[in-house]
Amino acid sequence: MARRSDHTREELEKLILDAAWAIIGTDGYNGLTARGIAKHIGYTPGTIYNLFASMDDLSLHINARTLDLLYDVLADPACNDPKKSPAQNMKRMARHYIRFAQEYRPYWLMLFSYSLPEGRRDDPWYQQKIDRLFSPLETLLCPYFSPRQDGQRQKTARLLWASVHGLCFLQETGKIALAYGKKNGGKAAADSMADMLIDTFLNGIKSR
Amino acid sequence: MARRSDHTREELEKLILDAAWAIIGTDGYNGLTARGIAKHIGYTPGTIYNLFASMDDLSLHINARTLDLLYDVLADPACNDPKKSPAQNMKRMARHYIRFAQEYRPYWLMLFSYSLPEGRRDDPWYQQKIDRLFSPLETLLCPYFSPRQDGQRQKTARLLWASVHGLCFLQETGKIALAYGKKNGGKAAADSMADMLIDTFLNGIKSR
DNA sequence: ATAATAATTGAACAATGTTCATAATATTTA
DNA sequence: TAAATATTATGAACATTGTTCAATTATTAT
Repeated sequence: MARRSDHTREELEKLILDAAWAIIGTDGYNGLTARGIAKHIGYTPGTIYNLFASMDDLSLHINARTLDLLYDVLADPACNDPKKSPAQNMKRMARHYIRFAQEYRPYWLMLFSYSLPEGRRDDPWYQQKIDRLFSPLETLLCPYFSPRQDGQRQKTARLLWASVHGLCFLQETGKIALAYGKKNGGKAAADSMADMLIDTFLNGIKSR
Repeated sequence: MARRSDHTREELEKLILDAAWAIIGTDGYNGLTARGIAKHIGYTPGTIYNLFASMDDLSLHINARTLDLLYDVLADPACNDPKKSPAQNMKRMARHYIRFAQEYRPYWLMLFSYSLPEGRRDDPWYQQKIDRLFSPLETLLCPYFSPRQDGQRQKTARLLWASVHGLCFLQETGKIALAYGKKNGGKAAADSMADMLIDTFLNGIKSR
């Protein structure tokens, strides 16, 4: 058959991405297959390749969705409350990140799993979604730097971001046990460590 | 055929792991296939399943090798030089870690890639290899904590470890650009950030 | 109506992990 | 030594995977 015009090209693209999103949520990103998506939306595998160059390309679009969601979480005004200290806001932001990784676990894992498209990853539209992830944290760091020290501030933001991500990653993948001793082996480990990191690090900045 | 007794069971096991190691070094861990290993050692795919329960099981043994190598790098006496300050030793240790991730990139990526055996990952012999990764850093932190604060010291070690790992991970996978602006986009970003992290963090501990 | 265009199909291909009856070789027993 | 037994390598088979593409069909333009 052909041109069933059940859906426009854009609708079909969204249909595919929605199906993929649902499958990942259920079966993890390893459970994502072209045939699975096709069956889910009542089409055949070949159709998917009409709209996406490859499964990797499709994965990139899924990751873009995840990045958008993550940005919304980090840019939440609750993490930039003028009535609270920068440290408090940063801690809240860190908790938001850690909670995001838990709630959207399969998507977050997919985002950071290797074996994804090396090629199109540096498309400007994708890279832009990544770069802006740091900006909420950069804003919170303003009180600690003069306007001349923009470079330092950006560097610090990326440093703190990567550190919290490292904590979160080790906890969430479970590849390396963050928890020490017997107790506190649960989800709280990364939260508590992020707090400690932020307090100590900001303390170190102030007394420089 | 059968029981060619060209090799003992142990020899064959080593033969397979060596071949797998070589293949990963060349083609990355996605290029690792049962048939590829078999061809490499002059056997057939079935043989591999005589010695390893699955490809995941085999991957776990590869990861164990990587963990051993990584431990040796972190436990290098050069990172515990009594003539140098703890900060200097820590910076060197961080650089060792970052350099390891670069030199042994495919193995290091494999170690932290998801989709690996969930089941056997918490075998004691494997978990032990992971736990000891922190001990060199714990040692370096001794001057900052009283013997009563062992828990705090361990927590701090894991925190710093995860942070450096986070820096390294983002740089090495390239998923999130650590480099800010145009220049310094190369390998030095993680090094420089690790230095800053260690200086600032230790500074924060001292003035607590 | 007829022709042109576009989209959907589904069969095909190569490659994957994994299983298992079969064949071939050691080892043990008689 | 000969036969019985235990072990192990084999390779064909199965179910999946991503991906391609000629054929088919529905829509649009003439």
